[in-house]
Amino acid sequence: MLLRIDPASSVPIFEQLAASVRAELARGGLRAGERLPGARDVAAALEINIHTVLKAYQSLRDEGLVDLRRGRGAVIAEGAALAPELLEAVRELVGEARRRGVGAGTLVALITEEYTR
Amino acid sequence: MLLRIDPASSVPIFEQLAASVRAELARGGLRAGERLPGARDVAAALEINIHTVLKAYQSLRDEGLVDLRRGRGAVIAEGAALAPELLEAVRELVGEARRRGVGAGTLVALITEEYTR
DNA sequence: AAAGTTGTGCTATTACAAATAGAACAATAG
DNA sequence: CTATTGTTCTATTTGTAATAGCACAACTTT
Repeated sequence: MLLRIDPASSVPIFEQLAASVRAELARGGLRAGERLPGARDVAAALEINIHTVLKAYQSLRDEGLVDLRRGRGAVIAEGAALAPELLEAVRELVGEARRRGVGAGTLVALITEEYTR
Repeated sequence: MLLRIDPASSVPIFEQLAASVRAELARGGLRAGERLPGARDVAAALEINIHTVLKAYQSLRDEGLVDLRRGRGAVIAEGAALAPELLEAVRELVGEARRRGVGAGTLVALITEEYTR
């Protein structure tokens, strides 16, 4: 299954779903035009509510990563490919932070702080 | 004021407070032994509840960034300095993401995704 | 054209976290 | 001793996540 969730995590389910799509996108496992599984299927497979899945899809749409159309489903948007270099940079940064004992919260705080400058 | 918040943000206030301290720490504007403003003062200045401020301070304590003692207040912990290399890496990553039109949300999602692997 | 699929929109409920409020308390500083 | 400052407790309000069910609109398939 492309979409994964960890029910024990404190991260909202819809965020986890969106994150797994982003990660797959960054890895090159998804390309423009490809279709994501229908919200009803995902909801049934993961035993969650369809609205939760749709909320994840709508987040991805708001980011411009997928197109949503009734009858057709969720399709990876044109130009939605995340650069592998970016993913590589993320891996390095996380590794660096781990080695220094810097937690995820701290790292995210630094990122958002830098972003809003 | 060292601690800043954006009441309009969806990020919890206590998270924003902690983030601003982390950022100041990363910039070198705070050093071990320095004292953060008392929770009651911060609460009054920002017109928020003292418990919200204390929750931020306690988060920072849980990360080992500050020491909390009654009567004395919140003091930057020994060895709390964040490595400049890490900050540099963050700057580069954010710049890279910006150039590619990757939003803060996506970037944060990639980071947390990589962290929980 | 008809039938089936899929996202959209709506109301409603439950569960949980954030933030607020007020009070009493314990440890430290002066 | 007194003032300061974080700790702990109970309680309430508010907002978001997640669930549930239904009707509907747009698109695809036959």
